[in-house]
Amino acid sequence: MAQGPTITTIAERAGVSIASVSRVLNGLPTRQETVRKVMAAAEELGYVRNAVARSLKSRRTHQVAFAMADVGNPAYLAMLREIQPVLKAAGYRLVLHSTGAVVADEIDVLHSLGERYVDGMIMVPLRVTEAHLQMLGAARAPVVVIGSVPEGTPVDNVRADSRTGVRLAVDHLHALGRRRIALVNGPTDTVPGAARGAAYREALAELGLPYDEELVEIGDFYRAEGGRAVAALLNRVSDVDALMCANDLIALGALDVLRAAGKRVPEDVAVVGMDDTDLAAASWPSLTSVSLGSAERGRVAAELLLDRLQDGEHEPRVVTVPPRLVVRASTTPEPPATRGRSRDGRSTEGGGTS
Amino acid sequence: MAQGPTITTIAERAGVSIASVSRVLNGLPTRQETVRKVMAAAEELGYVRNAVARSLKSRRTHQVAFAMADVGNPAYLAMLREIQPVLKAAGYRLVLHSTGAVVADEIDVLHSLGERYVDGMIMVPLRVTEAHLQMLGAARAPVVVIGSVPEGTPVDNVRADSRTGVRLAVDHLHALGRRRIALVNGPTDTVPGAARGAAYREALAELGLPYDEELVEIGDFYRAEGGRAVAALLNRVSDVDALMCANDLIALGALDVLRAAGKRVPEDVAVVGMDDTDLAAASWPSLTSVSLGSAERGRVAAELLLDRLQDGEHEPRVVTVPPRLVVRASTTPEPPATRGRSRDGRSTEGGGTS
DNA sequence: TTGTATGCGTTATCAT
DNA sequence: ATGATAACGCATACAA
Repeated sequence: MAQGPTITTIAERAGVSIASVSRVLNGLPTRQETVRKVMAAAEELGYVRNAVARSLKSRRTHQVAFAMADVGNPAYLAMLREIQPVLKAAGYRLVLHSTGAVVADEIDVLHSLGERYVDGMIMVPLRVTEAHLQMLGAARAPVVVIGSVPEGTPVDNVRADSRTGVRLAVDHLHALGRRRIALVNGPTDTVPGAARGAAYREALAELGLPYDEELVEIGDFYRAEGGRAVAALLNRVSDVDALMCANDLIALGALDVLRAAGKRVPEDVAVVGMDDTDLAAASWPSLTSVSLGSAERGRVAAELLLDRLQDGEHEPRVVTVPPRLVVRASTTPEPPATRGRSRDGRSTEGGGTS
Repeated sequence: MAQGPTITTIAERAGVSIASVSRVLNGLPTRQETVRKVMAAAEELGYVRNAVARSLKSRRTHQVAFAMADVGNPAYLAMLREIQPVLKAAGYRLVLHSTGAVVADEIDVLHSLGERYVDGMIMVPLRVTEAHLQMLGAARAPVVVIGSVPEGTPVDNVRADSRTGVRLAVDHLHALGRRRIALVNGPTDTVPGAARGAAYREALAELGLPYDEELVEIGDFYRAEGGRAVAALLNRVSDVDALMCANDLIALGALDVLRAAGKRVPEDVAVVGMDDTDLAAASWPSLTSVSLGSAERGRVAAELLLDRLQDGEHEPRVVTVPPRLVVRASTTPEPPATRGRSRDGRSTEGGGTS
C-alpha cells in the first residue's frame, strides 16, 4: 500500500529523463540501451501507470457507464451480461449506476456525465421527461438510450417493439381459443406500462375482440404486486381464460395466485409473461413469454456506443429490435421443442466459495 | 459535446482568480460578492467539475471495483445487488469486472489496481493461486476477498461456510429417509468444488453412511452440464434416491433430466441445490437449496471495504456468513410456509421499454 | 479575503 | 535519440 513509483522514480533510477521513460513505456522509437535501462527500472520498482493522470492528459478514461433503474431487474441484467463483454473487448471498463427508479436520480446521472469520469453512457430511462431530453441535448459525451426518445434527440436509440410483442402474445392466445384475455399491467405512467397498455388495446381491436376495461388491472412490475393484481382481477371477473402480463415477474405472481385459487394453468387460465427472463424457463409451469430482446438491445447499444466513441460525429441512429414469442407450458400443455432453451446453460461458474 | 468550461473559464467570466473559483466551489470562506459572481458564472456556463483532474489532485477516485468470474452468474448478481446500494450511499461508483473464469484475468484485474482508477476492490476469486496471494500482498489499495484466503493474507475476507451448508442438506435428506445420496459437483480444482466435495464426504461420515465413489459425479457448474452429469450418474447407479447438487444451475439440469427419465421429484429422487438463487424459488418443482448467504456476503464485503477506505490501517478481518437450508418442493411434497419467499418481489421495475 | 504559484503523473512539443 | 518544459484541470500553501 506504499506510495507507488511514478515515471519520475523510474527516470532517476534509470538515469534518464521522464520524457524518455514515457517514450519507452509507450513504445515510441528509442535507443535499445535506453529501453533496457527503463524497462529494468520499471520492473524492479513494480511500476504501474497511473490511469488518472493519463486520463487527464489524454481526455479519455476508457470507462463507460451503464445506468438503469435497478440492478436487481432481470431484464437489465440480461442487457448487462451482453454489454459487459463487448465493452471489455474494446478495452473499456464498465461503471454501473442503479438509479432506483427515481427520475431525479436519472437526471443526476446524466448530469454526472459532465464530470468526465466516463467516455460515454448507456442509459435505460424509466420515464422520459422534459428534463431528460434537455440533459440529453446538452450531454458532453455520447449517450445511447435503450428505450424510445423523440425524433431529433441527438442520441443513438435502441428500441424494443412491445406493440408487436403484445400482439404476438394476444394472437397466440386467440389462436388457442381464448377470448377473455385480461391485461395485468404495471404503472401506466412508465414508458413500458403505457406502451403495453396501448398495444393490448390495439391487438384486441385487430382481432375484433371487444375492449373490456374490467379485464385490465394495474399493479406494479413486481411478483407480489402482480399476484395481488391478479387476485383482484379474478375476484371481479370470473370468466377470464388468459392473462397477458406486462412482465415475467407479474406473470410469476399470477401463477402463484392461480395455483392458490385452484385454477389449472394453462387449462383454465393461460398465462403469458414479457421479457423472457431466466425465470420464465425455470418457472412452474414454465412460462410462455414475449422476448423483447433485452440481451440484443444491450449488445446493440454497446456496439453503437463504441462506434460513436471512435467515429465521433454522425447522425443519431435508431435501431429497433424485433420481439419474439417463446412458447412454453403456461399456454400449451405440450409446448414445442423449445423447452429449456439451450442458452439456459450459458452462464455461471462457481456458485460462491467456501 | 463542446469543450466544457473549466474553473479558468469561470474565473475569466467572473473576473476573479481560479483560486477564488475553487474556494467558492468547495464552500471555503469567501466574500459574498465573490460567491455571487462565481456562482452566476458557473451557472451560466453550465460548469461541471472534472472528476479526473480532481482525482489526480486528491488521490481519491470515489470508485470501487467488483471483480467476479461472470456477470451472468446469479450468485454473483445477488452480491452485486447488495454491494451497489451500499457503495452508492457512501458516494462511490461501482466498476464491474467480469474475468470470465480465467485465472490470468483475475491476476490482471489485481494488477490494474495499481493504476489507481479505483480506491479499492471487492473480489470473488474462483481459484486462489500463489499468484493471487502475491498480488494481494503487494496490492496498492484495499481489497476485500469474498472466498477464503490463508491466514496472514493482508486483506479482509468474507467467507461462506459450505461445509456446514452441505451438512445441512445431507442431514435434511437423511432425515427424510434417503440413504443413497449422490453428489453432483463442479470441477474439483475450483475453490467451491473442492470444498463441497470434502464437505459431502464428511457429512456422510458423520451420519454413518458409507462413502461410495460411484455416487459422485463431476460435471461443471452449468445447467446443461449438470444435466449431463446426472444422466451419466443415473445410467451408472439405479438406486439413487437423492441428489446433492453443488449449485442451483446443476440442480435445474438435474430436474430436466429426471423429468425426461420419468422420475418423480421428490418421490423417487429428492433434489437439493446450492446458493438459493432466484431460480430456485421459481423452478418446477420449486427447489430446496442451501443458501450460502451470497447477498449478505456482498453486503458485508462492501461494508468492510468502506470501513477500510475510511479508517485506513488495521488488522485484516475475517467474517464468516452462516448457511441456511431453504426447504421447498424438490425434497418435500408439502413444503413449509417458505414457498416463494417474500423477497421474491423485491426487485424490478419496468421490464424493458418500447 | 484574494491572487500567484506549485504540484498531482502523464503525454507531447519543442529544442538540442 | 534525448532532455527540458509546458500543458491537462484542480486544490492549496503562501504571499499580499
